[in-house]
Amino acid sequence: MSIESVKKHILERMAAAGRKAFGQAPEGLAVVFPPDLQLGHFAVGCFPLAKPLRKSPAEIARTLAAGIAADDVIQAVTAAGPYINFTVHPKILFEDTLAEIISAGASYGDSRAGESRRVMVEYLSPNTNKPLHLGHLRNAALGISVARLLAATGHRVVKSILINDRGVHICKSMLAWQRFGNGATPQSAGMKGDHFVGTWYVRYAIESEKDAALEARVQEMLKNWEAGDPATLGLWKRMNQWVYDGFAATYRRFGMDFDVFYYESDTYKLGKDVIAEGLRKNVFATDERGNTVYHLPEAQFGLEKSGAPKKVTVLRPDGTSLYISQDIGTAILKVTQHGLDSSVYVVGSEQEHHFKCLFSMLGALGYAWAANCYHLSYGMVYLPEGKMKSREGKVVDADDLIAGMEELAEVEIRKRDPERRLSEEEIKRRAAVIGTGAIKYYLLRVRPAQSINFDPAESISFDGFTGPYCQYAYARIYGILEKAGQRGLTDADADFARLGNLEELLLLKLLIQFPEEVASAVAEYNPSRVAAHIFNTAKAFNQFYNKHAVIQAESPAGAAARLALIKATAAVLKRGLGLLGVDVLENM
RNA sequence: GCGCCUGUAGCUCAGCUGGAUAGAGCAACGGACUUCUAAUCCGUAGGCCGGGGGUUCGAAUCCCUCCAGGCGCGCCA
Repeated sequence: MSIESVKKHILERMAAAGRKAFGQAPEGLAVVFPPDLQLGHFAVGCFPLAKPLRKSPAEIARTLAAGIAADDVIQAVTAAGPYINFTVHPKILFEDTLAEIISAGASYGDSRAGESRRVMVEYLSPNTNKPLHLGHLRNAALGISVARLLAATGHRVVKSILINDRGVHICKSMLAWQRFGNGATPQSAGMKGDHFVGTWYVRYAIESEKDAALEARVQEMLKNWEAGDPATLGLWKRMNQWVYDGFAATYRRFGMDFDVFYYESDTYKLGKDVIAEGLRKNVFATDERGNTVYHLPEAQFGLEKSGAPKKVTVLRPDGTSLYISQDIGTAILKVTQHGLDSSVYVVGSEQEHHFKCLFSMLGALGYAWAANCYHLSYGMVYLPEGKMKSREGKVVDADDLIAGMEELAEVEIRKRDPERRLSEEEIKRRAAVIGTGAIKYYLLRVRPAQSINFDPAESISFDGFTGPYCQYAYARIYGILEKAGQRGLTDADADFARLGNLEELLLLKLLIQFPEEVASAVAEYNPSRVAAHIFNTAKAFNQFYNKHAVIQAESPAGAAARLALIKATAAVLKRGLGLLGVDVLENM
């Protein structure tokens, strides 16, 4: 019997009791889990009946509870204040639910809620003048997870990246390399390409302090680039390729992947046609200074102090474009190229206003899909000393952080392998799964809107509310299943009537709730829902593990039932972590 | 000045579409490995849920207001 059927059965019995006691069937009741499973397996609050029956919820609960007798589903009924608590026969509770989870396996919790709608998730948007930093990793972790969550709920997902590969900041590293590089390459310097280029960006900052004339040289270089000067373009391509080679390694290491790469050098001229058309249709206007502007609707944006509408410039008087003009063009390009129903932009909260303006304009231009666009805004990552802003020089380098975490994981792995049975390759593989998993989990366990105070000591911990903790629970289950297999034990012939202790009930409850949490996470674009739920599930398993034997259960039929329970738990842990972009290990 | 976000245990955070005694992790202290991996578990201690009003049978949750911090507010990205 499925949980839904059990709930339905409870409501039917409530209805029957209500008709008998009050002459009417109760309406609007919901079956929920009690806060403490010792109270019962399911509960119904009688609040909605108080008004129509003009009695207190507690009195109604007492009357109804007295009118419901035990049957082959319900074992016991008790009134507790305004609630009626139901205890259900364990066999009914566990049997079909565990069978369903085990048979669904990797797809448990999935749904078709997205109705195959096509959605693009854009994330990362790096600059090609320096390596990725911790802030990018938060962005990536969110993008990876949200893409997976959307796919799991029946959306067709296209992952994209917008690379800021042009502009003055790019020219700065180019100029510094040209002047001071003496033909050095990442190979000759023995550096990853993005780090190598980053050193020249830093070098520019140092040199320009001493020589104010460099600024003019950079502007000149930018002009040459825009004019298509072959030498400048050659240098630009060469240095960007170094960066891309470096980025590719980081993408791979962190599990980022993209179906579509957009380059600002391709997209920065987009939008002008649409803006011109919008001007004809009076979506845009020309202001007194010659700017093409968009008047922000008062209803959403309010007015200036003067009472004039707020506005945003979409084109300069000389016709050159701005960030938002390109974004208009790129948004439309995305939709036309990929037949999108919606777009998700994973971008920091400092750009909230920008995206509100962008979506408003797209709507005003007549694109119905604008209403489905979503800015997945996330808070800053702060360092103990201050903000994660590369301009201020204080950053945590992404590659360094990943390497550091993997090294720590490696130390722990070696500690657990005193007899040196593991190959170096296997140690590295495990270290990578644990290290990157720890980072992703650390970045995803809080709500996107919440800023993160990056505490180096806490972030490297593998204890408590962490990825490795969850991975460890999975590995433990795998160990038991493996040993059970060796002894010829399976979850067949399970007697589910033997389950039902508090630890087993809590575990089952969490397994049942997993699909709801996935649905909430998608609805809120909030992977932390899944992170928290998976942690709770791992913890519930560890509590169960410490108190009850599986293979050495009281009876073979009981062992089989517990095997089914932990098998289902493993499926949920793996799926949940997978939705966070975190892999699992069979052995840790 | 205006808008958005944040304020919950010593620290970091859940809970925010209103419901049973406000939860977790870390840190502190005390325990548990001859038995499926101790990267684990158990226990103790720790809260005017920023302040004040209001709505409600019921508020950390909704409304108003004040305080504190962050981000942003056309011709940067």
